Amino acid sequence: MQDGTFLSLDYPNVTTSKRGDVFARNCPTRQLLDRVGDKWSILLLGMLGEGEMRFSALKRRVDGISQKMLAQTLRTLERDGLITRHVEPTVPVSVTYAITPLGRELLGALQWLIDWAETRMSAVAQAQVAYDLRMAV
Amino acid sequence: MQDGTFLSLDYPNVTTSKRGDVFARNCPTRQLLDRVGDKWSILLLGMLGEGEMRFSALKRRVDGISQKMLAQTLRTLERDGLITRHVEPTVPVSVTYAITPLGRELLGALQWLIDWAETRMSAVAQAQVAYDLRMAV
DNA sequence: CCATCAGGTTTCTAATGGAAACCAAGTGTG
DNA sequence: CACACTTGGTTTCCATTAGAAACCTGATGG
Repeated sequence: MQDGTFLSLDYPNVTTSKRGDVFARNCPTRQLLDRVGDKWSILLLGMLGEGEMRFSALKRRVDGISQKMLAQTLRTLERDGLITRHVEPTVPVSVTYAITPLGRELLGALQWLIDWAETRMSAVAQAQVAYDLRMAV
Repeated sequence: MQDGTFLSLDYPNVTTSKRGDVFARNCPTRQLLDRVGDKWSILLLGMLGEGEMRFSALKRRVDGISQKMLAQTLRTLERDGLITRHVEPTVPVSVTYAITPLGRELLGALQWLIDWAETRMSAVAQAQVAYDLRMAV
């Protein structure tokens, strides 16, 4: 990875940018981060990776998510083609969400992140303690 | 990935949790997402992955970051042991940030995400257009 | 004596997130 | 008939956060 390939200074009014301009506003990675860079998107995608699930089940099982953020995030994920929404006209209506192949691809890429967290977050916690001690002097 | 291993309902007052409880508040992945789940952390880590860099250089090259968020995010990353901060007592003072081995590990895991974005964000964009057309009817 | 540099911090405002209330449609209950 | 209850949301309101811009520090050159 060299300087000129991974970076760019100004990158105005571009919707498709060449590989590697990760720090410019309109590069694919920035678009991804602006969209699913939040924890609820990632957690919901992970959840639906286990199998389709209804709104209320998602709400129960993704610890701490508000109904508003759940609805909002699901709609964004659906719009992005990462999940599908299926309405069954029962009474009361039941709505099922499922991951798409595209979503599953993304989840695959996220799995490395999850694995890293599982094994290395303890090191991060340690680093925090050390930092706080240094700064408390 | 099965139901009981990846999930958990309530997970109160736990700082170390067993592998896989990705949706509980105190699992490692949630901790990671709460911390470096924001785009600035990821972008700065990616930037410093290319080599050490000074505050002003980071500000110039990470498109759109404010000075406040830059300072704030760098301090969090330093506290987490993902980057280091070195002050050279020149005049004016020059401060250099560099990635740590731990940070580089995390960056490695993030690379899969970046790669996915580079190749598949166009599919996401397409899905958006299709969704907006469906909904406009 | 003032402007300039890097590397921040402070201040103020705009946008966002979360909690809780509300809603719609249909069904069961007294 | 009136009322409560279900799911899957939306709305409202308030607290937190992000961002823009001004300010600060300390030495140095004009």
